Amino acid sequence: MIVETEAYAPNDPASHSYKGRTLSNETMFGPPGRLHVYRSYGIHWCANIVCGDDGVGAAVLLRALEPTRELEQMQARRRLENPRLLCSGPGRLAQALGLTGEHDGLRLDHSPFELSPGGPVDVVSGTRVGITRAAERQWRYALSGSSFVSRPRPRA
DNA sequence: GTATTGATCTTCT
DNA sequence: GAAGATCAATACA
Repeated sequence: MIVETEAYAPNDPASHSYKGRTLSNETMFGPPGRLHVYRSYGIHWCANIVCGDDGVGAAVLLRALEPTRELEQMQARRRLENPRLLCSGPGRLAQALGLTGEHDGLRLDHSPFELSPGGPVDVVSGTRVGITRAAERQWRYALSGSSFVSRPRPRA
């Protein structure tokens, strides 16, 4: 279950799409409904859902999941015992799901992916994490009270 | 509890 | 040559 995301828009200095298309952010420019995976700090993979139309360059970064099934698979991939840490962060999440650059550009409405709507939830917004530009935009969204978000209690 | 640091790749200056 | 949408172990208070 997705418990935390961040928005990245076109004309957003913090977005990878801000300074034009490159080889690795190409899929951010659409079409929407696909997965964008990029390498972070040389050693991690981070997963986005592309949500802008063709040529726009907008996406939602998946920051944290609450693992509800396949726990053993995730642990096997991550070699980490604490289930709290399994998916609480973009790099962890991608590793737990086995996402790599190979999955960049794949459609989320086709196997092996499956997205389902959840019930109504309480969402709080806060400042985005780990960026230096446009950091004041409150574009981070998390489930209120969830203990699986990557940082405790985003400021509402 | 907060602070520091190594791992290591792509793009930008 | 440096910074970046990071993680986790280690060091210190």
